[in-house]
Amino acid sequence: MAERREQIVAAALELLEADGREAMSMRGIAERVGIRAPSLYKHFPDKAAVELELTVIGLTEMAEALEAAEPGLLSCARAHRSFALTRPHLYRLTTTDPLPRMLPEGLEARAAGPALRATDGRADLARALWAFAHGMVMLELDGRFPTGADLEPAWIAGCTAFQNMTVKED
Amino acid sequence: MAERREQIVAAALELLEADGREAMSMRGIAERVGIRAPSLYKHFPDKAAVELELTVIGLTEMAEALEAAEPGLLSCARAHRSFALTRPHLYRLTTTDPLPRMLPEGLEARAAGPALRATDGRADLARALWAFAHGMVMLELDGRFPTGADLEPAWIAGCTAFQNMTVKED
DNA sequence: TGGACAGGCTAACGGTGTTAGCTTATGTTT
DNA sequence: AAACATAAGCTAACACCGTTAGCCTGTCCA
Repeated sequence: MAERREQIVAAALELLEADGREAMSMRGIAERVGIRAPSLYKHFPDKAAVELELTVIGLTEMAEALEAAEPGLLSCARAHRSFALTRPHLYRLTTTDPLPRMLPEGLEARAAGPALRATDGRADLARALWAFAHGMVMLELDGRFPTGADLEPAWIAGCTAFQNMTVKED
Repeated sequence: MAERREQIVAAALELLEADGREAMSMRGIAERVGIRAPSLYKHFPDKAAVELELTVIGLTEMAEALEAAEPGLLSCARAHRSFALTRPHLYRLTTTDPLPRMLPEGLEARAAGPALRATDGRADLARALWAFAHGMVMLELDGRFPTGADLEPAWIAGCTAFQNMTVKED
């Protein structure tokens, strides 16, 4: 039972990462598992419940990636970007969803931890930094920057701006 | 002919703003115009073409909102947020799409103008600022901040950080 | 008078998430 | 051992989606 659930989540993740969110259909997931779509509902109440599992995975791995980064605001931002560009579909799903309030206890806090640390525990700065990184990544993923634009200066400018804040008002 | 096109776009916009993107179906648009869905294809090649018109509207009105803001980085950011919260579905569509490259000449540049002006013409800073504002707005729209959290300090912190950059390296 | 064409229509295709209802195997209880 | 409960599969179907094919009717121009 629990094993089937994991198979289903694994199949969904594969489809998501391979071909994006709209390729992740219930029928597609079922086929990959070797059953028919309606049988999925013996294990999950609906598709959103499957996606919630993916959100948990994405948030967890994102947190791990950020925690593995060297200390410092710029490294944290780079890790953020690197994760998002490496696994764009998972990042989008994780990040862009209505955010169901049924996440495992402390997961959100864990994912937010590195940003908080990078800003010396200042919550408002941490949120601003997170928003900056998230915005940069989303705009890049959505192709909103001029094609071929070098985004490195923008990342550095932003990180420097926030960095200055942490040393300034200490 | 052109009139019908405008009716269709108007109907699509109404549906979008009233009930969100998934409420904006071709059949729903058609019903609002008083015709059947297949007839829409006499005026637009596909749904994406209708959405492109909405993107143009959204981008234009966004630009107007930003241009109407008082000069200064914080005012610009506030105008950005205000627009997005007032018309969340339009903002999402405008902003989150693959961004077709068939926009009217100069529209993108116009929308980006205010941010550029607020950062004294520094492109990298303007992009970083834009990303910050966009990230803040998207996280808020997606309910990613703790419910009831006061976001004002985060906006001020971010804007101050970028503001400091413009006076510093002058 | 005829022809072109714009702009409506219905019917239909293949896709989506999902539900109802049936079957079958497993395992537990009497 | 017999009976029943449950888990977990199945097919058929529903209502929706974007979209296409093909038909019909009115208007306008040669």
